[in-house]
Formats: sequence, structure tokens, C-alpha cells
Amino acid sequence: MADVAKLAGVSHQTVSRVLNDHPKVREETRARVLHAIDVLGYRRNLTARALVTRRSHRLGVVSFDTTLYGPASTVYGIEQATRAAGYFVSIMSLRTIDRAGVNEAIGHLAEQGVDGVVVVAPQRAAAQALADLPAGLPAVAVEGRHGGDVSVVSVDQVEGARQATAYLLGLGHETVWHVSGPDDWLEAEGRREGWRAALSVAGRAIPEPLTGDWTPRSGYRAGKILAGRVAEVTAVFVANDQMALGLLRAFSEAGVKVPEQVSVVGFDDIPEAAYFTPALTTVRQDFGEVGRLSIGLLLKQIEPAEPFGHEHLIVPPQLIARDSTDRARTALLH
Amino acid sequence: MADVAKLAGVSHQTVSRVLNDHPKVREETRARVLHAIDVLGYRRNLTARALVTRRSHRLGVVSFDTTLYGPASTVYGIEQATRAAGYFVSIMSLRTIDRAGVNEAIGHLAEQGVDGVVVVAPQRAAAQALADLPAGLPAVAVEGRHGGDVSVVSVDQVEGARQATAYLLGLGHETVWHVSGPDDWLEAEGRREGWRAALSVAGRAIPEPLTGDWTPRSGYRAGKILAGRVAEVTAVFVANDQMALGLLRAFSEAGVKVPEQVSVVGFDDIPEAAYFTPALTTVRQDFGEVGRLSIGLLLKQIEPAEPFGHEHLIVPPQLIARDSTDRARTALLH
DNA sequence: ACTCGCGATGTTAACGCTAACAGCCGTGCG
DNA sequence: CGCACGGCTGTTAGCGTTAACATCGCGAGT
Repeated sequence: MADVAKLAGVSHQTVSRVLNDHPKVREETRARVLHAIDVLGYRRNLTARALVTRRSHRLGVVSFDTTLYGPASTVYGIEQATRAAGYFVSIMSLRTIDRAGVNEAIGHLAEQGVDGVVVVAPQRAAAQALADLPAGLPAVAVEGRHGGDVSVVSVDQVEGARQATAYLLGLGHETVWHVSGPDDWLEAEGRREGWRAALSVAGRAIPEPLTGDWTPRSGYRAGKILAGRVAEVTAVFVANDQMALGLLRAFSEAGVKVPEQVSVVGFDDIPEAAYFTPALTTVRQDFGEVGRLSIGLLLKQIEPAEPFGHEHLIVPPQLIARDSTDRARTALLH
Repeated sequence: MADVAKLAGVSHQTVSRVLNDHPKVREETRARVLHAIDVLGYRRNLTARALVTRRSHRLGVVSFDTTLYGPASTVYGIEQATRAAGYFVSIMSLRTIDRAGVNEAIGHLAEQGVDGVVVVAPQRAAAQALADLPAGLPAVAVEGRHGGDVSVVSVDQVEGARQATAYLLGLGHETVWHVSGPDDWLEAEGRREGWRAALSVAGRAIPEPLTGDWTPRSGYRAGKILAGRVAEVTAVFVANDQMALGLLRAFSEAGVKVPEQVSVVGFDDIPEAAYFTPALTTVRQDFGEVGRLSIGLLLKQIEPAEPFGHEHLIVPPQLIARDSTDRARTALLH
């Protein structure tokens, strides 16, 4: 910066002013400085800037297994929204989730000087970790649970599951079976809850849900079990598309026709879902919107224009009807 | 830090020494300092540290659409390897790839003070951008092309495609058709090349390849076309699993049996592949290894123990045989 | 003509840390 | 007994930037 100043014949402070678009710089001076910057190929040192301004313009993201479609999409949405706001992203992708691990990750990010963190915290343990944040660190939880003083953005899992279940009932199915995600995932809990609520409201029997771990393999196992009870099972709501894929495969092997004998609904709308055999009816989540909203909430804490309270924003999901759902065989028999 | 020093009754420099595991600190002093740190909940400011040491311990990653399985897995592998080495990761995920965009991203990361960058550069344009790196910035290209003075780590796409094609020929197929990825992707080019080479070596006819864009939709379109020529088509090598899914769907709709009439091989081994109907034979890439190797190469540049040259490391892929491949119908007729 | 105000620029002092050097004390050796 | 040396700690000076205040010149208002 000193070199630029010397070449332009001004003080380093004037160079700084040009760099920061300070209004009170003469047009001609500005041009001279810009020219000098260009000639020398100067790039400012944002580390030094961060030290004095106490703003790194970097946000931290803590996530879990960014190989999975949901987390990957969420992180991508967050990343895009962050850059649109003129910030950068530092990421920590955890291999296992536990309270201590999440806390440690947040601590490292805080040490690194991020201005705030987004915790993509779909598990109960991660959500709890937000209780003991470093003091004064702005934070937003994505898919976390509301409670305490943390802002939260989440897709309305309960509503999505309710829609899926109600849709199946609307097709004439007597009841709907459920393959759930792991117990410690909040999303699994929300989807189970919505499914149960829809059945309750309609006054239908609530079958014992099966539990998987989001993988196709676990869906396959559940499918094997349900295929053996095809007399009573006419509709299944599966908590994500990957498990639904496994279930479709198990059904196909067992000769159970979808949707003729059993209707299946998934959750997520992964890019592959429309090309499953049959094309999967599922519930789409708008991850881009989740990213935008969470960054919006975070920046509101970082750059508070007005006093803010902690909010809980909810993004509505959308049912995408395809070919894996149909009128129940039992309904047709009547 | 001053507060900690005061509480522990030492100078700030001694606190710094404790933090940096300097050997010449008395055990008792160290304990006193650590206690003071604990009491005050002090966290060091890595920004200030970076300013003076000229090392941020942060690496930059430039990638394209981290929603896709390949890039997402690569970035995940890089992230894990980076953390294992005691570094942090700043990420820039580009929505579109062009030389200027990649350069700009690298420039931003350099300004942010990263110690080096990994460019996940599967497109030709991205690979070219590495030609004009900011001077002195350590860099590694993943899936890029060797050339110029940049270290590269890549999966041997040519070999993977060769294996897949040779496997099909070994099953008795007269030739193998190909659904390729987009022209501007180096991976697509490599896979096309390997397929072509395997056919050449065996002295077989080389059909005109179809071109897709990695999406299931484009694979579906290719499948529709190939299903119409089922008399001549008995084996297809598809450049990725998602397109293979679309192709399987098109075949299923057209009543073409896989593998009885046509054998299909994909590429990537996405988690869903084993649960396609039929389970997809495919080529697995070890993304974790790619991540580890690229970080290794990068750190060798950042912390040079000995003079280093730019290397090109190649990770071997692995064919995973499943149920979508079988002896050719034509072979059975003989 | 003299001040006042404001636009444009310069000067100085941090930001929180580490490197480099300085100093002090006790031990061992000539 | 003096001195060198090494272990341990303290002091000082930056790293590259921005904030805050100082300065200077010029046009407007009285």
C-alpha cells in the first residue's frame, strides 16, 4: 500500500480511501491511485483490514456429511447467498455429530475470526450445542429446533409429511405406512409427526413406523418387510428419496407393483427421483430459499440496522406428484 | 492476551509462548497461564497471528456446483484432509465456469489471505485459468489437465472407461455404445477416450457416441434413441450414473430388458447405484484419496521441506460389477 | 476583510499478535 | 572466584490496514 501511495504521490490513507469508496476523494486523485494499483498489481491485505475493523466478512458454516443431497444443497444455497451479500464462507464439515464436536467446530471458526456462523444442525445433538455459543457470536441454526435465543430457519417438515400423507389418503388409501429416518434427526421426527397428525385427523389407524438411516440399503430392508404384508399395506410414506429407492427395489424384487398395489411417496426430490421406476412422488424442499433466509437473518445480527429479536423462519415444502402414487387397490375393490 | 498475562502474572509474550508450545517455558508457568486462559475463556485471535506470521492456515477451494455428487465428494474429501493437516477451508462454489470467473474466485481467495488453493477444475475453461495464477500462490488442480507448472491430482478417467468397455467386450458384446458427458468437461473427454481406445485395441467398430449433460433427463433422451436401435445395441457405457439411471428408465419404458437384451455400465458409483433396477455396474472413484493427495501436494508447496517439482498424481478407479451387465444376447445366439 | 465551514488530504495511533533481541539467574568449568 | 552459557522471561518493534484527528486551502456569508 505504501508503494502504491508513493507511486501515486499521495498518502497511504488516501489509497485506503480509494479502496473503500470514500466519497471525499477528488476524481483525478482517485484515477491516479487506481492507475498505480493497476501498474503494481497491488491487492489489499484483507487480514490486516479484518484486524483493525474487527470484521472479516467471512461467515462460518458447520455441517454434517456434505456428501448427502440435503446438506450439500443447503450448504450450496448458503454459499451462494453469502457471496451475493459480499461475504466469504469458511466451512467445517463434521464426520460425526455430537455436542462437543459441534461446539469445537464453532469455537475454531470463532477463533478464525468469522463474523457469524450458520449451523446446519439437523440432529438433536447439534441443536443442543447451540445452547453454549461463544458469547457475542451471531449464529443461525438451519433445520434446528426453536428454543433458547437462536434464530432458526427450517423447512416445514411436519407440513410436508402431512401433505404427503393427506395426498395418499385422498387417493383412497385406508391408511399410510411410514419408513422413518433415524431417531436423533429432527427432520425424521418432524416427518413422523406430520404423518401421524394427518392420520389422526382423518381418524385412521396408525401403523407402527419402520426406522431406517436414510440410506437406500435401509429402505430396501424396510421394503422387504412391507412387501411381506402386501395384503394390508397399500401406501407408504418414506422419509427420504434414497430410502424410497431401496424400497422400490425391494418391492420390484418381490413382485409388488407400484403404484398398482402400493403407492409410495418420498421426501427431498433429489434430481434422480423423477427417473426412478416408477417416477417418485415426493416432497420438494427449497434449499436455495433456506440459504437466503438464513444468511439474511445472520446479517441482521451482524449489521443490526434496528434492534432485532431471534426469529424462526419456516419455508413451505411442495408436494410433487409423479407416477409412484395411485388409487388404492383396496379402494378399487369397493 | 494482555488480561491473561496480567492474571497469570507474566508477560503477554509468555502467554504467546504457551499458546505456541514453545519448549522453554517452565511447567509451573505454563500451568498458571493455561489456568488463566481457562478462567477468562480467552481465545486467541488468529487474524492477528496471520498478519504477523504471514500464514493464515487457511486453504481456498474453488469448485463448480457442489450439489453434484462428484464435486461434493471431492470437496468433502479435501475438507477432511485439510482439517487433518491442521488447516481450515474457505470455499467458493461457482455457478458457471469460465476462465474469468475462476480467476476472479482465485483472486478473491488470495486477497482473503489463503495459504494456497485447490481448484476442482473438471472443465477445460477452469484448467486454463490456472495458467495465470497470482504470483507465488501455491495451487493444485484436481481433475485438471497436466501442463504448465501446476500440480495436478486426478482419477484415471481413461483407465476407468477402458476397464468398463473391456469388461463389456469380455462378456461377449460385439461392440459398446457410449453416452458421453458435455464436450467441455475433461472427465467426459477422458472417458470417451478410454472407451474408444478399448474398442480400437479389440479391433471393434466404434459407434457414434451420444452426448448428454450428466443429468438423468439427458440419459433418458439417449436411452430413447438407443432403445429404437435395439437390434444393433447390446451394450452401453454411460459416462455417469445419473445419466445411466435415465437410460435405464427409457429402456424399461421401451420394454428393453437390462441386462438380458442390453448391458449397461455407469461411472461414479453414487450411493444410489446399487439400488437401481437392475443394480448398476459402474466405476468407482476414490474421492477421499483424491482429497488427501491434493492437500498433500499443496502443503508440500506451502511448507517446502525440500525443493519440489510440480507433480501429476493419478488415482486408479475401480470397476464394480453388479446386475446391469450380462452376456450379450447376440453372443448367446451363436 | 475576516471568519466559518467544508472538501480534500496528511499524520498518528491503534488492532492483537509474534519475532528478535535483551536481561536475569543459577550452574559448571577453568 | 570469575565468567560463560543456557534456561526462562521480559521489552520493543513491527505485520498492513483503518479510525480519529489535524491541516490546508478555498468559497461563502457577514
